[in-house]
Amino acid sequence: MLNQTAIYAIRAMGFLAEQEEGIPVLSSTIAHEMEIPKNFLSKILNRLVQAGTIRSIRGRRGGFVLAVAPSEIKVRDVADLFMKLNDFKQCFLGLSRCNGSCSLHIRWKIIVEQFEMLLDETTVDRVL
Amino acid sequence: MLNQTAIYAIRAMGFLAEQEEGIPVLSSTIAHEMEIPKNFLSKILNRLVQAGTIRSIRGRRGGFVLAVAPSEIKVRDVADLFMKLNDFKQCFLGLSRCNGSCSLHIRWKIIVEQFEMLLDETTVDRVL
DNA sequence: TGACAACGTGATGAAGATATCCTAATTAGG
DNA sequence: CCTAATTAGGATATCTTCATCACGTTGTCA
Repeated sequence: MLNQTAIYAIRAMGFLAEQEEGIPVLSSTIAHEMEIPKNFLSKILNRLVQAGTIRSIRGRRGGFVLAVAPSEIKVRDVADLFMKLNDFKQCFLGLSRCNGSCSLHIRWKIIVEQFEMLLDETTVDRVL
Repeated sequence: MLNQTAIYAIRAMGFLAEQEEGIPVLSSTIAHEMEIPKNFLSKILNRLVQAGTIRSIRGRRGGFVLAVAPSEIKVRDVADLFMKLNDFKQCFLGLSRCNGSCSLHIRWKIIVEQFEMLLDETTVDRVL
């Protein structure tokens, strides 16, 4: 459903949300605690920095901290950086001809809506 | 959610379910009508033959026919041949430590259950 | 019986997602 | 000012999924 990269990102954000506010967390710590390949996590954190979701402190004693209160960061916002969630909204069978009339469509739509609600209503202080 | 191969397979089964019973349908016809790459479909149909879901008739005048009544074939049975649906049942975040206690878990589980019901309750005569 | 229409199948390729490696750039602290 | 700790980022490798190609096999029908 979510791709591996988005899952890693959400795990990392969940971990940061648990830490004492304002104290930089090492990427290696996040990697170890959240079971994420170290170097790969580095790229993910980078992306989150670009997006303004977290801040990085470079050099010795550096690390990462949240840029906003964790209760303000939706899981969806994080996931959106790493995948195209909108693809789920299409016809279940991906048929171009389907105008919403294929019988799987309605039930599928409801499920997708619930999934989107889950992503929208959950903030990163509530994921672990 | 479903991978492309499973989607193609379900489309193909849906098409076969619509055809007059007992008359072989060309793979090229299925490919054209259901927007599936011709050669790739060939592998998919093969797999369905192996699984006993459809029968193939070789040689001139050949093609494919359902091996069972379409109302007996669940979408899930088809999908199962091409992907591991069970993976969805795991923790939303894929954490090995998660024993079902992470807060996303409960809501996620409900969504997965609805999805599985959709797959279990829909037969291939009802997909298009 | 031979040509042609079909399915069967292994080899190969392309693309994206995931993961690793290595070196730079930065900064705290001795 | 030097060194160690740390993030930044390009290059590359690996894996999986999706797709194509080429050729083999089978069976019908003229």
